[in-house]
Amino acid sequence: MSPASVKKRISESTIHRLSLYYRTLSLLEKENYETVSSKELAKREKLTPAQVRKDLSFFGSFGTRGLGYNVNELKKKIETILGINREWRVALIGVGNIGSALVSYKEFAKQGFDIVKLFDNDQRKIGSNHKGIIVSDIKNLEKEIQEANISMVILAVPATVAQYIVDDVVKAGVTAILNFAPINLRVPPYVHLRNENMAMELEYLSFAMVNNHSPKKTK
Amino acid sequence: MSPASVKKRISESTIHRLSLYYRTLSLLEKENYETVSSKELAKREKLTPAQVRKDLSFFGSFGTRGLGYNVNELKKKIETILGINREWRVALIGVGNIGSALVSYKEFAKQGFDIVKLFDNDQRKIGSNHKGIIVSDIKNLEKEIQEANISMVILAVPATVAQYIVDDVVKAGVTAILNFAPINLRVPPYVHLRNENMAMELEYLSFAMVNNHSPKKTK
DNA sequence: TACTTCTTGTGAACCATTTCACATGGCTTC
DNA sequence: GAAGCCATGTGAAATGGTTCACAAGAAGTA
Repeated sequence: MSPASVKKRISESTIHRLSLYYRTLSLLEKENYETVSSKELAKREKLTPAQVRKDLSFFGSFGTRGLGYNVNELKKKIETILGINREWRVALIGVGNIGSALVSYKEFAKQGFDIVKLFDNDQRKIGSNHKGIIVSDIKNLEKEIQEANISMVILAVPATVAQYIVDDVVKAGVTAILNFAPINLRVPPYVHLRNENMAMELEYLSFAMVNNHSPKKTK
Repeated sequence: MSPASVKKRISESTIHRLSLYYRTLSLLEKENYETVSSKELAKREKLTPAQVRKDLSFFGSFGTRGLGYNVNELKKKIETILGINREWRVALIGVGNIGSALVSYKEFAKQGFDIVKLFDNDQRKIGSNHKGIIVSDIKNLEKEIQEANISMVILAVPATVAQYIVDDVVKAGVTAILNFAPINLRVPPYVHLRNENMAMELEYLSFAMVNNHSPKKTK
């Protein structure tokens, strides 16, 4: 009834929940479930069944009345919606603490995010090997990003240099950036920027404890 | 007009924005700003001035009409609201890729989150030193957490074992958990649980690119 | 085929959050 | 001390997101 072609503004929360559904569907698949109801899916995510159905309904009708959703089929649908049914060539910039942890982060690879390039400005790191990838000199950023056909960048550099690197990365034609530096970056309107701020969630916990905020959802 | 004592349900987004304001105020302080208006604050966070004022108004009136907010004073107010004006004794469980990156993550320490204990189950890691902290055997989890007076736990272990550890941690009396494992954990209702899912933001970027979703806010 | 059971898909109702708009009050200048 | 300016704090309006409730479709049973 509401085909994917119909442009409707989808909320950020809906997309985030699709990620959750995807993860749970992968699990259900491993547990050899054939089908799953919105009720069961909701239970696992601590959401309401109506929420699950509404989220999915923005993109089409994937279920069977009386039966539920076919696990494998729904998983594939969500992969398509999220755009993770393909390979994304990703460059990771900054091979420090966070950066080197991310190189080996399995969830990225599982979902089609292939880190194929590493960059740093530290001479001691340049040339070194992380999980089979040689760290490149950030001096060659623009050229190498274009040659390697990179479309996404993960930024794990100090806040002080993040903006300069973003400017270069944008010049190189990258249009999606995941930023781990605790700073507000400026990008042109056509570039997608997301910030990952790990302190934020600890701060939320702190607030919740101090205020006896009854925990409800976990994002 | 609306003192902090009045219990009102504060939205998750408001708390997250307070974190953003806090970070920006720290920066403004370094740049020697005396005062800041909601307009300026909003500009830096890509929000509206009304949003900033409304967020703050839930907790009191901290500004001066015609002038704006005193940077240092507002920063302190937010510290108090978020509960980061004190020290939190934190244990980090799982000294793998992510775990060891987090030990050195400066933002945590800056905001009063003191990682004072490390745990792992890997004999090769137990006894080793990370940033001055000796890794403990997870076998002694409950006892050591209580002795060290830990109130928060950061969980950076594989998904397969996360639930068992959470159960132990809860038994030890911990009531705040930040989970990096890609799994839905069960905790009693009085325990605060937050999940950090780094793949989620990449998935959002992927979705945005595939759907030409015009970027608006970055969380 | 008729009946029961189950669960989807979705307008409509409800609730939460954001934005608007303006009265209020502090500060500065004359 | 009056006037002008500026930016807060906040009800009210507008927007956006979630939940309700039910019609309708599929599968199984007799």
